[in-house]
Order: sequence, then structure tokens, then C-alpha cells
Amino acid sequence: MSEINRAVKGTNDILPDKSYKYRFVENKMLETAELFGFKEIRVPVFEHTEVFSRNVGEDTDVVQKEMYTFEDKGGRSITLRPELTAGVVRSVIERGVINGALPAKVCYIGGCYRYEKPQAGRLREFHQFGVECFGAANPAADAEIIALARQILVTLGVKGISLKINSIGCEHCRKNYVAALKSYFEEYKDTLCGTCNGRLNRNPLRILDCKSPICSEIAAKAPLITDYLCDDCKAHFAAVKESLTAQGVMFDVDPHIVRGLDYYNRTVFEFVSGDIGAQSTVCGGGRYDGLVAKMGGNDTPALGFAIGIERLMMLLENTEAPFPEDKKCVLYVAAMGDKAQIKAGGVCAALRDDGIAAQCDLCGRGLKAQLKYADKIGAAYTTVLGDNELADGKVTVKDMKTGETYVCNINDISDKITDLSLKSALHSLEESVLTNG
RNA sequence: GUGGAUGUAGCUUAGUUGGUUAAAGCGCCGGUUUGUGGCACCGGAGACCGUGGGUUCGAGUCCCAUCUUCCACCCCA
Repeated sequence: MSEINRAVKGTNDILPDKSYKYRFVENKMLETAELFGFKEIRVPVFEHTEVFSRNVGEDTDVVQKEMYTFEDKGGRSITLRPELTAGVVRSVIERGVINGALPAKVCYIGGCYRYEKPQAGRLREFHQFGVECFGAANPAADAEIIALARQILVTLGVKGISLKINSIGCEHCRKNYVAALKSYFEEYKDTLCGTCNGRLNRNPLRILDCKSPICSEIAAKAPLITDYLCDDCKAHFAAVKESLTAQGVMFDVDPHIVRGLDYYNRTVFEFVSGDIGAQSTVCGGGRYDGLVAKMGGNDTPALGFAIGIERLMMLLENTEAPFPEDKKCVLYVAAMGDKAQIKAGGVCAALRDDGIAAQCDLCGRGLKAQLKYADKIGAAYTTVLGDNELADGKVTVKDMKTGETYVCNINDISDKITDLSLKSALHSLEESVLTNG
């Protein structure tokens, strides 16, 4: 296979044998978000580079080395979005969404692009479902979006995930904390790993979730952010935890979780799984009260989260979560002879007008091959059109599962199929009630 | 960016110490007398053995490089 005919490194094709699962999951997420009042927003895949570089954070890995940035023909610096929050915030400011009723709640699904080395749960093009809530400073909002994330995961049948939450404070209390951290880590300057040594001045917070055994041992005894929170932040975090408990959401406080993007403050959280390899965060999010103002909007508190769709799918598949079956062909109309083939097209058209999935031969194949095909695509019913049927206007419909046959007029075939489908659905419902109690 | 593993038909694999037209199963297409799929039997298409170099009379088999995929670090969803 030549280079040019291969998918670009770190990209994935979702083929028909799986795409229906993605659609199911995406629809479920949107529907669940809607229960909480989140409406879908669609924003461009690319933005001016500054939208990300300034707001995600100049110092972050995402901005420093992972963005797909290029100059367009008008000389603009453009970047393929590495995440959706910054673009959504740009949009709600620019289009005045946050000048309407607050809180404004939006959700989205879309592709993101990061130039990273691919591995399990990490692609260069990946997809996120996320929500953003603008204008709510109250801890009730934090609890609500966490509850929403949890409900989405639970609704989809996710197993074995845990919720970790933390508060990284506001600007003011974080300043004190970072100073304390810095002086603590200074003592271990020579034992810290290379990257952490560099982080010491840049962003000592990041040392806390370094996975090197040496650093994590040192980090284990580092001062805790929770001890440095100002009274307001402390009260806010306490209220979030209280609300979560009241809503029956189980969580662990993990003082070492730190989001990697600069805009977060106060509440941060992630849902983590042990079933999808090293990239274990399925959902991550938090509050970002300063971002809207920073991007030129009115000072508006905000918060949100994002779910990695590919990671979620991995998790669902690895834990054998149930999916509904893909939609199959309902009636396959086999034809014998040229006249019948033309008639078969007409029969299918009429059925489709009634919303029934119908197919017929497009290859000019023999009867046997047509039925073989009908079997392969999982057609529920088949019927054969030949000279006899054309002459007397009656057809035999065969149930491919049971082998039973039914005779009806060609013109009544749509009604017959609807009738049979209903009966069969009722039957399987009865059976499942019987077997499951 | 760093490290480890991998690469033979659509899929899963075989391929002996380098030797003539690279096998098999599954899948795909067709047939077993144009009136009924699943089973069985028969036949067919389909691989420049990831790519590019090199060693050799001769390489899928050896060497080098490169790319992909997978896994981990890093980072994040």
C-alpha cells in the first residue's frame, strides 16, 4: 500500500460495523445533556491560533508542541482545535449567547487535533463530547455538571470508573500554594526527574501528578492545596462535596489531580477507568471562572467537562457494555427476470415511502445469489417476484428467521410487513419478559 | 520527542539451514439444470511478502535505513 493511500498516522476510520455504536453513544450523550438543559452548539474546527495559545496556556504541552498550526492563503495563523472549550467561549462571547438568560448551557460533539505520539486511547484526531455552563458561580453548578457526566456514563452502562475531585483554588490562594510547593520541591531539586526539575519554576503544580516513582514519592508528602485554600474557595469546595453527596454521587478527593490546561480554577475533576490502558481519563473538567473575561467578555463564571469519545468506546467495548442492534434490512425483494427487477425497484420505493427499510438486487444476480445476499445483510423478510407474481398480483413473504411464509397482494405488502414486524417485536418482548421475569 | 514490540491476500496465520510459478482457513464472487437463504460439495478472483537500499548466482527468509501499527514514558479527553 503506497504511503499516500494510507490513513494519516494517528487517525482512524470508523467503519459501518461500528459507526452505529458511535451514533448510539453520541445520541445518548446529547439526550442526557438535554435533560439538564444543555443545548447543542457547533463551532468551527479551526480558529485563529491565539484563541488557543493565549487561553489554553502558552506554557502547556498542548500549545507548545501539539497544535496543528498553519498559515492560510490570507496570511492568517490558523490552528486546528486541540480542544473545544476555547472555541466555544469565543463563540458565546462573540454571538452574545452569554448576554441572554444565564446560566447559558451548551454541549457539543466534535473532532480535536493534537500532534502526539499515538498509543492506546490517544489519537491525533480524536473526538470529544463536552458541556459548558456560563454564568453560574454557585457550587450547585459544579455539582450539577459532575452529576451530568456521571449520569451519561451510567446511562451508557459504563462499569469500573471512579470520580476524583479536587479544588485548585482561585488566583489568590493558588499564589500562596504555588510558593509553598516551590519551596518544598526546592529541597529535592537534585532528586526530581528531569522534566519535573524544569517544571519547578514554570509550573510546580504539574509535579504533583508526575508518574515517576521518585517524584510521586516526594509529591506524596508535599503540602496540600486544600490546606492553602482561602475561605471562599474552601467554602465553595465544601459545598460542592456536600451537593454531590446529597445527589448520591460517590467521589474521592484527590489533592494531586491538576488539570493540564491553564484556565481552570477551583473545582477540577476526572472520571478514571482501569480498563483502557495508561490513558485512563475518560472525562475531565472543572471550573474556569476567569476565562470569559480574559477572552474579552463580561466577567462571567463558567465550568464544563469533556469526554473522550474513543476512550469511552474502548471502555464500553472492553467491559462488554450492551449496545442495541444495528438497524437491518426489513424486506429484501428478490426478482427473477428483467420485468420483475423493475417491479422490485418500485415495490422497494413504495416500502421506503412508508419508512420500511427495503432492498432489491442491483447486480443482476440469480435468485439464489440474491437470497444469499439477503441472508448476509440480515434481512428480516424476503419475497420473490417472478412472472407468476406479476401475473396474479400475489406475493409470498418469508420470515427468514422462522422460515414461515405468508401470502398477500403486492399492493398490500407494506401493511403486511408492518403487521408482521409488530407481531414479531411483540413476541420477542414477551419472550424477554418471560426469561427475565 | 524517548523507549520496547510489530508488519506475508479483506481477516487469522504457514512458509523448513536463503533456491524455480508464496500456502491454508475464514471472508468475497460464481456454480451444483431461472422458483427460495443458512448446510455440503466444486470452481474462481485476490499478496509485487510495509517501503527503499544492500549482501548474494539467487531473499518473504540475512544486514541497514525508513514508515505504519501496537504498548509504555510524557501529556491529556
